Amino acid sequence: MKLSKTEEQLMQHLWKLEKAFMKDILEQYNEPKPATTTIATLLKRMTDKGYVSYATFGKSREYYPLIKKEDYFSNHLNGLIKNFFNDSASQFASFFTKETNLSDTELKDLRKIIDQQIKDNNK
Amino acid sequence: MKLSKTEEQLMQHLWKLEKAFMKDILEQYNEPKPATTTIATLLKRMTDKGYVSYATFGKSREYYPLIKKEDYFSNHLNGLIKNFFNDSASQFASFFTKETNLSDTELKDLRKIIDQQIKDNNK
DNA sequence: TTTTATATTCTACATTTGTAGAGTAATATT
DNA sequence: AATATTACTCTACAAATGTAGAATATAAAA
Repeated sequence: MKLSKTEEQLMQHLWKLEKAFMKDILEQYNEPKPATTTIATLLKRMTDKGYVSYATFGKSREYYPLIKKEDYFSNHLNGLIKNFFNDSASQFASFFTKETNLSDTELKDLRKIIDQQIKDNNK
Repeated sequence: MKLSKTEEQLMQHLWKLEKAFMKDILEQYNEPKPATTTIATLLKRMTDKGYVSYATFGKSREYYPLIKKEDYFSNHLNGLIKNFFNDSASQFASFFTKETNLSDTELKDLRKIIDQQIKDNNK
């Protein structure tokens, strides 16, 4: 099952912290911070969904993500690509470079990465 | 207000058809097709949200999207990038080229696009 | 014109999501 | 030890979402 928007946000914090107690998580939020119970509810739901686990330390818990950000994102992206670009990553790529205003440096960096990729592919 | 998942799917069909009557829309769905009323509900919600409009033709309506797929997608993508890559498109690009398995040809095409972009930027 | 297929509106309802209070247990502070 | 703080569970509830039946109007087919 997928994460909802707010759950995803919480995930971001967990990915950043790697592992965190309730108070660490709360710290990550900007004013107006959500109620502790709200976070607790989200954490429980995320645990149920299989995205989060925790280690019990005395009375409280240290939460940590069960999925790597990269993996989660990969799926996400694949869904997007499938939906919007007939499952064609290259079509997406082309759209992407046109629509996102990358600076010259960024574009050159990107080209470098691509060249590297081509090289790797042929190895 | 954003579109939900199913609404987004319906949008895809509208984008593809450009304009469509109820029956054209239903045709787009695979078995098991949703009930007509389900589509009707979605269309109404989407109309309320400002994504869809229609022309009345006698008894029924020809629906059409009010937003271009590209624009809608652009926002979408920007959200993603913001969330997952600290608002850095280039960071995203790099992730993208690494994670998506583009073929050699696709990569070369992409490089071509990038070169073109660089050229355009400096014009 | 009687029957049938279609489109639309209204109503409904279960599930998911966003948010948090009340209650309780454990821990830290005075 | 008495009190305040913190984390957690349970319960709740409004809004959004997914899905569709009932009723109605209308147009198409027989």
